[in-house]
Amino acid sequence: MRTRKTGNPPGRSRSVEKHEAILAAALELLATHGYVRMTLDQVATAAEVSKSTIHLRWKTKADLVTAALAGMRMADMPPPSGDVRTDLVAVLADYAANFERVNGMALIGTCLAEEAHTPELLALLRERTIGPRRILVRQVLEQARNTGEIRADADLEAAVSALLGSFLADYLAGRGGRPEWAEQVVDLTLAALRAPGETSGGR
Amino acid sequence: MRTRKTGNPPGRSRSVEKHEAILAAALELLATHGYVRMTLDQVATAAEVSKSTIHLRWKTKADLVTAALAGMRMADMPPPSGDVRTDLVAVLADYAANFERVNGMALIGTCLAEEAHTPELLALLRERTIGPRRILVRQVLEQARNTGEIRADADLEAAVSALLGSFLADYLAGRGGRPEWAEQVVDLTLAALRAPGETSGGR
Amino acid sequence: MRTRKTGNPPGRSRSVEKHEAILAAALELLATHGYVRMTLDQVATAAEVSKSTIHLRWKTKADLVTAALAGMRMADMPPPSGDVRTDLVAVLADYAANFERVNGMALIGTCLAEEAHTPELLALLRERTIGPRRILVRQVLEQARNTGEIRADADLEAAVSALLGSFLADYLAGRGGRPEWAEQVVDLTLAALRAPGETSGGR
Amino acid sequence: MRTRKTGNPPGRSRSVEKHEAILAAALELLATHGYVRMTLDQVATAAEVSKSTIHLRWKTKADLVTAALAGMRMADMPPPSGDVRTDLVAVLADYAANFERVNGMALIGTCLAEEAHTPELLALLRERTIGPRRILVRQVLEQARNTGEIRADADLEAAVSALLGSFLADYLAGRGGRPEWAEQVVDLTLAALRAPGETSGGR
DNA sequence: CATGAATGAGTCTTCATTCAT
DNA sequence: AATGAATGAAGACTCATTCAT
Repeated sequence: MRTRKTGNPPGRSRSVEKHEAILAAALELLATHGYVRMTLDQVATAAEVSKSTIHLRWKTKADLVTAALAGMRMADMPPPSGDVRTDLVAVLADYAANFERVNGMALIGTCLAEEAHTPELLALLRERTIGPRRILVRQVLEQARNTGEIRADADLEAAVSALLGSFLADYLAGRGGRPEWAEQVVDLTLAALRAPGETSGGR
Repeated sequence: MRTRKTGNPPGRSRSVEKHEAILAAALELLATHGYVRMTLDQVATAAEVSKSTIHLRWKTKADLVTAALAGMRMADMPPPSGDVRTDLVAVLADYAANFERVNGMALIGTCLAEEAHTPELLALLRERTIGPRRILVRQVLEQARNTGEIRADADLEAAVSALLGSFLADYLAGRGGRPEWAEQVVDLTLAALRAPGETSGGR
Repeated sequence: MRTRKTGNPPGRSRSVEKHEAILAAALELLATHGYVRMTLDQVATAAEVSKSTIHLRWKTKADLVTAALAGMRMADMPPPSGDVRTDLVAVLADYAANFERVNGMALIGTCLAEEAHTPELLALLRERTIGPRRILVRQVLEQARNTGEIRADADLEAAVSALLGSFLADYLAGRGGRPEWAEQVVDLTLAALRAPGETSGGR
Repeated sequence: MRTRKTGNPPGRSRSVEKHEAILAAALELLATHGYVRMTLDQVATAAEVSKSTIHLRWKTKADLVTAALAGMRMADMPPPSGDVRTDLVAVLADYAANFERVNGMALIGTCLAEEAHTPELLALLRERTIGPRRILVRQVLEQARNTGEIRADADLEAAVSALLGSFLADYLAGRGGRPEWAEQVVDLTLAALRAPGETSGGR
């Protein structure tokens, strides 16, 4: 006879390991195969679980994928130094590294492709990965603005988009994976942000 | 024995309208549904053609989609003025407009998502739309460099990536569709390209 | 930690009835329609099962048919008497009866027709039905040879082929189904096997 | 201006070469692929003709195959000697050779498999190949009976079936292609036909 | 809770046949 | 007469989801 801590629900409780194994498998397969091509069978096999076990926790495939995306975190924060350039390069390098690790481009592709059909995916991706990353970059820029290193009236959001977008554009153009990339955009952007003010308008 | 003038080929000839209707339908459905979700049935229905007619011209679904992508052209060239800023903004605005017209983001998403499975898609997209567009932007920048409006040692490719990538980053961040966008990036980038030279390194 | 008696495997277990119904339906349809014409839809309907259930157990149509053929058995063994003639006639009559029961000629036809494309079929047919039947006939002959009823140097395999082949030739010639058939070949063959020895050569 | 022999129908007349090329291609493909697997496209390609040309002459696939089968002839007659054994062996050897040449076993298989669906095929095969071959064998036996070489009351049809069927049985058992085959059955059968009379009945 | 069986809807592809040139 | 285009009807196989144990 086993004692049971009071308050626990009766019956066997859902294994947390399985739960996480499923989510991890789903995320990985989502990135490598895309939403439609990823099958629940694959997830079940990869997570060493039966298909029914998946349905026990998430009603539909979309639910599962949503949960997997929601559980995603940008892994490691880069160490904050004090120098704008150094920090920006570090953040971007980490961004690129993270991207490769999770097959981010394919993940983004899937969420974009599914936007019309399952908009939650893109929304979640924004909330969990894209947004946080933008904030990180922005914080570095704000600090630099506070120290006066860059112009006070600089359009920080535009700068963030240029910095991060540059990565995307390079990938799409087939020139992704260049290690100099981070330094080059940072230098370009910083040059703009330090330049004497004519941000809007003036030719 | 009479020789015959090499006239019309024998038999009925393929309907050009159908051909184009199929490709158009495929492209549209590709953008709205993605590669895997797009079905030949849908294409056939949209093009008012039988499924077999499609298979008569393209052996497989991948072939059809490839052909549709290959036939795609960025529509209208923006009129070349002489002013860098004006021209850049025009090119970018046109870029954005084209993107919306063909649901470009979803198209890119599909091609990215399929990269592992059907790499031709992304390759074609690069060749037909992304590449040409980069060239267009680059040409404007080169001309400006020739007239001395921007620094001679400027990294033009990086600038192109920043300009075009900014659009992508904005879209991904959920801040796409802002009309001021083009002007803002152009100003940012030009500021950098005009700034006195310290392209690499130095704070 | 409790060990569990290795009892029933988890989950629902496969319905044996369905399994057998599918195989039976497949075999029947194979004989009546031939391999290519037989459709999984027909099998599913005849077995009162969904098509997917079939695919759950056999990966492909060829697998199913192979299994059906492999599961086939020549039904009833004729009771062994001691008299060669009686026994041979009995074996052959049973052979013919079995043939009719399972539509053997069509089955053989299908397997022959598919030989180039799916050689397993003919191989299985040989192993499961043709081979065993030959052995049966041969055993009767061997016993007769042991008792000296037929010549010691008789070519038993040739005799077997003559006996069984006669059935095939008759069928092909459109003279199948004659009840006297068995007795006639047996008499013919026995006459040869009893005749004084000039097996090979001599005019 | 070309003169035209009077009485010819106007317009281009159907090419006899094409007609025959089609039939030949159909027959060959029928033997190698079977009725259902043989496609009109294959026939058209093999005969270097368009599919429509085929339909111009034969309304349906079954019609074409029927015609092809009807046009089939057993090729070369073996030279008639006077000796029973020699002649029988010759006829059988030729039979086997012909069989191999036209892939006869597969052809028979196809016709058997299609019997329920297109009985004409088997009927034609009987009429054009099986029947004539039986007659050939029978004639040799009859002559031998006339010369008294074999018993007067011998059951010739049974003998024919044993002789020809033996080939089939061997093939089915996987022991086809043995060169000694013909001599062995002939000896076996002749032994029976020469044996003192107890053809029917008696143990 | 966990598993495996069972299923219905759907997808690409093939092919005999009919049309238009 | 001859050709190639166009088509409708099928068929094998896949997959998310629901059942039964």
